[in-house]
Amino acid sequence: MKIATWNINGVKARIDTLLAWLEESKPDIACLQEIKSVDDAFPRMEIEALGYHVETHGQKGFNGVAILSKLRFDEVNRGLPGDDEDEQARFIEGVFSTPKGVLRVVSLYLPNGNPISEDRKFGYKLRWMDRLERWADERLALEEPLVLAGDYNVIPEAGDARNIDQWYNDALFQPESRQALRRLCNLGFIDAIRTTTDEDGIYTFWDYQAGAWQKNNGIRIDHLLLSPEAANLLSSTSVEKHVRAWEKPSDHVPAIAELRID
DNA sequence: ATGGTCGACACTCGA
Repeated sequence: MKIATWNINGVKARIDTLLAWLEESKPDIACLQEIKSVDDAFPRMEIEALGYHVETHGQKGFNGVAILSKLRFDEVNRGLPGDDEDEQARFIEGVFSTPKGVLRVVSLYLPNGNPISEDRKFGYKLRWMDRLERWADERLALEEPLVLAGDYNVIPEAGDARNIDQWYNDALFQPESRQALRRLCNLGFIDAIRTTTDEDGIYTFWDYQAGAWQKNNGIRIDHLLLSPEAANLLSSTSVEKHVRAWEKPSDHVPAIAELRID
């Protein structure tokens, strides 16, 4: 069971790239972020033609998440609980039946949080992370395989950036952001991609600006957090870095966890 | 030190 997460940075601008990637990588479940589309405008037909079920939680202009799955959805939940005023589309959960029992997969797009001087940005990020921690704690009590996949907009450690010096004043590497991610992990999740190795570093995002890709000036901010029951099924992880070199690339690349589920 | 690049959308914001 191949589970992928990819911030696609606009599904309408990226549909050809998305279809090419689905045909090449063949994930069983793909979590997308930043679809930047309302549900009605999501290009579902082309994706369904490749054998995927499609569930979206979109909004106009920005944000928006989706899950594509070769398995039928038993249940879909949209929106992160804990704040009825929050209108931003950043969270969707799918529930599936597998030969190993139930599987829960979340596609999440955690707030960027910049600039850190603005409460409506950085404060919102930290409050969102607090809500995520509370939600995850409840779900862990179910003791089921659960994958929290997405763009977390948090650099866990200094080694998760090529040039950490340029991130010290950024919301992605603030002590509060990193601590909130650690608190979430310490509930009992494992950061699947963390175990991946590459002599050039493991990054999932390279900015479009200043030749970041050409200089391999990347950061690791897309994560798959696995509950203990999911971690026990983990067989391999990878980051599909080559996708960043394609025509009209997203600034993120797919990150993958494979679970031993037939 | 500065500006550099994208996508969506509507003359600017979010990243």
